[in-house]
Amino acid sequence: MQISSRFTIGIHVFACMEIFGNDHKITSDFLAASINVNPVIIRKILSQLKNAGLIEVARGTGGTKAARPIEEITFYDVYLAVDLLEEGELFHFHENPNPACPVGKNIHTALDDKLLRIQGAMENEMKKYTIADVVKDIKKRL
Amino acid sequence: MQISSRFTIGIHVFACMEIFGNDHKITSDFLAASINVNPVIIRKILSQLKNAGLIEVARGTGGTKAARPIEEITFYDVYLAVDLLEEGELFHFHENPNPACPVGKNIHTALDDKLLRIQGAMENEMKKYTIADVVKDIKKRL
DNA sequence: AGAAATGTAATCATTGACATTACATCTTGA
DNA sequence: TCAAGATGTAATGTCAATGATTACATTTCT
Repeated sequence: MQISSRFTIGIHVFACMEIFGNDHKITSDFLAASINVNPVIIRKILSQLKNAGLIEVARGTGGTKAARPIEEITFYDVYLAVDLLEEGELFHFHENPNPACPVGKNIHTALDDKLLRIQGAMENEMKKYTIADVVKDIKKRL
Repeated sequence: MQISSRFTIGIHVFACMEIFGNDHKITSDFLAASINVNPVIIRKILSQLKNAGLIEVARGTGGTKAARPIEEITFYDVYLAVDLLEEGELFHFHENPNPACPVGKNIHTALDDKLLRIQGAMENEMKKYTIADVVKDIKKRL
């Protein structure tokens, strides 16, 4: 299964805020036009980013901006905010291995540390990239 | 989104083959009893593992065994076999960013290298663990 | 031939993603 | 103060994937 497009949309949102923030008010309609998804989807994602403390959204008047310098917002921050995993676990374990079977009884504990390490490797790599890196790459291409 | 339980089931299958292979014929019904899922699901996963060249399945007579020494079968092999990703990409990119927007036009190329590195970090960690490691851990607990 | 398996198609329930409509609520400016 | 422009969010709908289940054709060995 793939990681939801909410993640790349979240990055896209920050890139727009940084690149257009001085000239435009960054509304959900504005973002929806650049990202090309429904504005309600954007508002849902903005809500998740806001709950994670990554952005500030102005009610009534409208518009949104980053709550911290974009050098300090990593891919992992965005991932955590928008792609909430059940109990934070990347791997979906089969639910009811047979406890009467020597393998079924022990498979979970035998696997857990390894699965955590794999998940950790991905998350650590995610922490290496910030919104600022993406914005820099986009500006290089303008 | 989580990685499908087919992955942990696939590992479980190998563990059963190794631990019970001398005493039992490893049929889909036998595996289904230990894993506690429907035998047809098991047969589907066995079919994927077979197509990947990881196991051999006996038609008619029944039973399955690893096609290679389990020291040489990594988590990544199993993952690739059972959790086929669309074009092999872990991240689902939003499909149609606006090409008339400077950000929309460039977001994909600005992100791709970083997303590949993140996916690569996960896959590399997966390559570090083999079925033999799991079997060893299970035997330790018996 | 018959028993025991695998291979696979068909159907179903459930879940999550994303789209869309609708409307309540908030804020500010005229 | 009220109308315009936004956000917040509930309700519905479509689509795809997972996993359960039934059914049956096919294969192999005895």
